[in-house]
Amino acid sequence: MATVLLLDGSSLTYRAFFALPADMATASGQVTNAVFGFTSMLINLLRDHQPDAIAVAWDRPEPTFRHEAVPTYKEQREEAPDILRQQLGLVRQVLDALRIRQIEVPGYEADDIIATLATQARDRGDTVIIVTGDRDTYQLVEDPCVKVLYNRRGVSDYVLYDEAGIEERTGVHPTRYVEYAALRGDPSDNLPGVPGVGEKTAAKLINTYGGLDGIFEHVDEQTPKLRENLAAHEAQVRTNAEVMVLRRDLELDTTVEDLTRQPFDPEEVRQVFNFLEFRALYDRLAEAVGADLPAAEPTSTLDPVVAHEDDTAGAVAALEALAGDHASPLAVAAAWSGAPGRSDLDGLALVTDAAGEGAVWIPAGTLADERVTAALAALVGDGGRPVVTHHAKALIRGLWRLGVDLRTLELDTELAAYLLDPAQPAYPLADLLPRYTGIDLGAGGEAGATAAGTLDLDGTAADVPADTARHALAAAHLYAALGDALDAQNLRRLHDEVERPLVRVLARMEEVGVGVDVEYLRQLNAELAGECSRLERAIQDAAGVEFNVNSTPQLREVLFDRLGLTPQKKTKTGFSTDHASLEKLLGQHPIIELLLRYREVEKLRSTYGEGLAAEVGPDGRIHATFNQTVARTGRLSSDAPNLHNIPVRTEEGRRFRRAFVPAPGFELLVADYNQIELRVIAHLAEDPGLIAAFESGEDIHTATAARIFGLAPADVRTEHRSKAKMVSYGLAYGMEAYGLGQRLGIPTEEAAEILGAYFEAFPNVRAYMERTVAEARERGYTETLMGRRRPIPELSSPNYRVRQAGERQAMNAGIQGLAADIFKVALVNLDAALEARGAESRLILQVHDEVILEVPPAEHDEVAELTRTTMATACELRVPLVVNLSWGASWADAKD
DNA sequence: GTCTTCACG
DNA sequence: ACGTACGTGAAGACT
Repeated sequence: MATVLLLDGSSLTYRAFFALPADMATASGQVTNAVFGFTSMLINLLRDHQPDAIAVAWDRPEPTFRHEAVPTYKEQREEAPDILRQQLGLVRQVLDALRIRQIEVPGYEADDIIATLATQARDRGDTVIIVTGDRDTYQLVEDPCVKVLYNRRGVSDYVLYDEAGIEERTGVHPTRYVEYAALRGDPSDNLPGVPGVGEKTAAKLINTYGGLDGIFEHVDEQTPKLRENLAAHEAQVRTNAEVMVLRRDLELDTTVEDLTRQPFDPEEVRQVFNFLEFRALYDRLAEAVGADLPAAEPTSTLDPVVAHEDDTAGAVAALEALAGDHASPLAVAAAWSGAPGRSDLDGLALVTDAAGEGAVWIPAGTLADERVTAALAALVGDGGRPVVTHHAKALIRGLWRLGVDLRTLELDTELAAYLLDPAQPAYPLADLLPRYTGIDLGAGGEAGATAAGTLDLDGTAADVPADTARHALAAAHLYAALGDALDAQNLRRLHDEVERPLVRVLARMEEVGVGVDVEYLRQLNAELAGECSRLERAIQDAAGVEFNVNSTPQLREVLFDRLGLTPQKKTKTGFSTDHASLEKLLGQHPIIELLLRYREVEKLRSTYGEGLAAEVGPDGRIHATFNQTVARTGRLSSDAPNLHNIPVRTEEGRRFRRAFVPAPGFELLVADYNQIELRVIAHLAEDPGLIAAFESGEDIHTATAARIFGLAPADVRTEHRSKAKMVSYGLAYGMEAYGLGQRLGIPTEEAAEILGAYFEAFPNVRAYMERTVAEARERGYTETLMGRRRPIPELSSPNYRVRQAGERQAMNAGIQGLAADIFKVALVNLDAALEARGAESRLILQVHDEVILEVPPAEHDEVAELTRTTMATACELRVPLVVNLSWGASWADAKD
């Protein structure tokens, strides 16, 4: 007696897709959540049931005989999302590789195929297990031969039904299931049942009267309401019953005999699983089928043979040998004495190509020799060998310190990985290498984790030369794979023309740093510290208890328990004490005013006073890091310290900008884009009203307010303008009426009216937002004008809230992303223009849409003009890009 | 390491 | 009925 497994491929793949996050993807960007889920289910089935025969049945896209009988059949059903459909071919590949028969018949559903095969198998006396997420097959259950393994949800929540099981679940015997379902109706097939008849009533009626005929013969015995409903819907129910019966007599060119499991080609299976990056599944498959499968991947790890060049002559000879014509770029990795890019090099590893046997290691001591740096400069300076490296910005800075200017960067593996998938929290080589090449990095952690020569107290000191060489070799291996992936996703231009040249620009800004008036910062700090402690005492007096004012839990207790104030809103862990909540309590207790003031001053003191002072280097300047691979929209970020959030909105906070000063003999030039995100919206949406407003050159918020409120621009009052401004800003974030109302302090209804008026005045903006979300949902990612991608798996989440958040991200990504792209182009072009003129002026800071330069007086006019023109022409939009310039002796007093 | 709060575009 | 504006980084408290 054979065990036959019959799977409904369509329904199981559908379940798998919605059960797993759609951010699961291969290195080349192919989403695999549905294939993964289905394959995982399949392996579990093979393991748990060890079937003798197995088949997978598929629905067909064209209409079936059921559509002919009932024109509205399945009419409401949404089409499968694109990112699911893209995966069906991969599921088929998996099944083909495993030699599992797949059957589909035009005009019929997977269930009909299953019914036909199950009936044949039953007649042979086989044991049939039907695996599906579709309840229609309940009618096929028959002791002792046919059971249904029903997938309730997800990939592992199954229940196995025999006749008793079906009766327990539905209340009726499988032979009566169709009539029961016909009464109850099936919303997912768009087959309405009898109103007021749910599962319980349907089962009761069936069991009392033995079936539909009996029920309709005895409608008189029902309550008036039910009687009326039954009578009115008899035709519908009869049709339902007809349509719901599964066809057991399809003419298939496959018989049960043909479903007997066949041996598969292990190498083919390995290749398919390897392509899909299903390493763990592959191991589980091997276990489930008890077969000796070939190793999942070449188990190779990188193990370079390292030549230590500790003397000048050897190092120079080695570097000269690396120069010249080679098919592949030179791979370079650095070891650091401290933070990469911010400290000195401990040594360099160089590998000529991925196949190369040898790696060259040159320690810091040898690198210090002029003859060595000269050889290095010849190797990677202008006209030198193309270089592939990971995190080039740090390497560039390290080499500058040796007097070597790396001019031949070909590919930055970190940057490439970021462009391919900007959602990763980080891009360590140890992750990228197996992901994109299937090779393991091998022993050792990050190069330079332990400085060479450090005492090895706990026996874990890394072999720095070997680890660094491993990293160089990893970059060499990744070069081709990442390059192919960039090409496949049209990201090559973005990498080559924007991101790669930007690396040097950012490296220069980090290296130059920004001047700080340390004495001024110290005074400011002392003043703030004094006010903080005065306020702290006053708050404790007002509370009547000593507590840590910085502790949210303690403050909660004081405000809401001890003082009995009314909580305004909740956070995950308790009542909120944030600014908005405290503000609502103003006037109820004197402590509130003190707290608001304390928070303000304490923030300035700790984050900016203490924080900035701690980052001033020995040269009296701050050298922040500008991260190019962090923000998911394509923006830059800044840390250690973050120079993107220096206070500006209050006069008091703005005082910190006084501390940022030019080098002696220079002035600061601040250039920022006027309304770049709104201009980007106008361009992308092609909204005539918004474009006209920008072309007119008048104040955009006034112009917008005039159109929203139907006023002449001269009649626009401050309130109108600020409301219009808030709408415009909120727009780029997908804000709704509720949020607008909150921020404007007006009722949601009034906010909804304003929002409605906005979209009426600028109808293309709404259309753009809707188009953007729809496109992102189709493709699974958004794309900016310059091709920058951002996957948004949230868009196919079953959770409404998550999905909505995804929609807002999708709306914002194209806008913030394009603004970021434009800004990056401007930075690259501006830096190049300054260099081309041999200007002394230099970029020192950037803040999303603002760039700050140090300019010697002699270059004042020239650089102002150059900056304005370069920024304004970074990208041609349907609206002009307007640049504001201002000058000053500090960041604070840069004014026109 | 997570949570809350708050600074910026 | 539910939640409600995108993207960052830092400090401080608490687990």
